[in-house]
Amino acid sequence: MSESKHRHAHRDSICQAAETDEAEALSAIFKLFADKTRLRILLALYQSPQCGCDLAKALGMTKSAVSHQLALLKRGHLVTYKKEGKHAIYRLSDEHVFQMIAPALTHVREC
Amino acid sequence: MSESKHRHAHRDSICQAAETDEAEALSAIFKLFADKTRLRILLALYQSPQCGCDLAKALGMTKSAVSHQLALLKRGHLVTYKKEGKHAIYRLSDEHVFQMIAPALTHVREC
DNA sequence: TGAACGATTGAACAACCGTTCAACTATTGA
DNA sequence: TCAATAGTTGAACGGTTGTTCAATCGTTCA
Repeated sequence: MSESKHRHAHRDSICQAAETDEAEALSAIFKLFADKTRLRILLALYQSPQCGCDLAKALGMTKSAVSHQLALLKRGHLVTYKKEGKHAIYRLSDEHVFQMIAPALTHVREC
Repeated sequence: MSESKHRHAHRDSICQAAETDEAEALSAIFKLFADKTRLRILLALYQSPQCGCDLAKALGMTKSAVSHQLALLKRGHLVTYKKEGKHAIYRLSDEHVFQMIAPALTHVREC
């Protein structure tokens, strides 16, 4: 109930987004989710904040590749990090990440 | 309240998605949203179902370019269509499209 | 029938993107 | 101090992708 009300409240807002500028900004966000590696990084950080080194091990990738992708995620404000000695501990920056992945997962599993 | 409960219920489900196969399928869905043109098509169809010809005019693109993108959206089960004479009327296939765009829009507007 | 229109398709091109590689900085601890 | 480890960066390579172009098919209506 409150879900459909919520959706209705956002309807005009979503329609406005069809205008070109906002569509560009929107697609930039989706691009960040549109890669297997970045998605696995986000999902790993969802389970627990961790350093780039552990991410690289967990995903079976080089530190360099992970670092490049983390830089993109940082720029898109999807992750934040703090330095702790040698390590840089990364974590998801907000709740939107879950809110975006959950419906996508539902869609995938229904197809 | 029920929102956070809902999210919690999906937590294990989301964590599972970190496994490589599902991450690939997930990223395939996000790729469909990760282009300005496709996003504008989806947003236009959200406002009202319409034929490829009208979409082309509304977006200032060739019929060919629109048709190529619609083919991708069809394959990803994001849109459906029915033939009506000369025209093919496209519409969004389900509610997930709104559910994916809304949180992305929130994120964009908060940055 | 034939012109006009909507739609689709495949090839080709340019632009974009993810990974690798090599070089580099910074911090730790022996 | 010096080796080892974590991390970043830029260039380069190869693969992917969005648009264009030309050709084609199907439907309408004059």
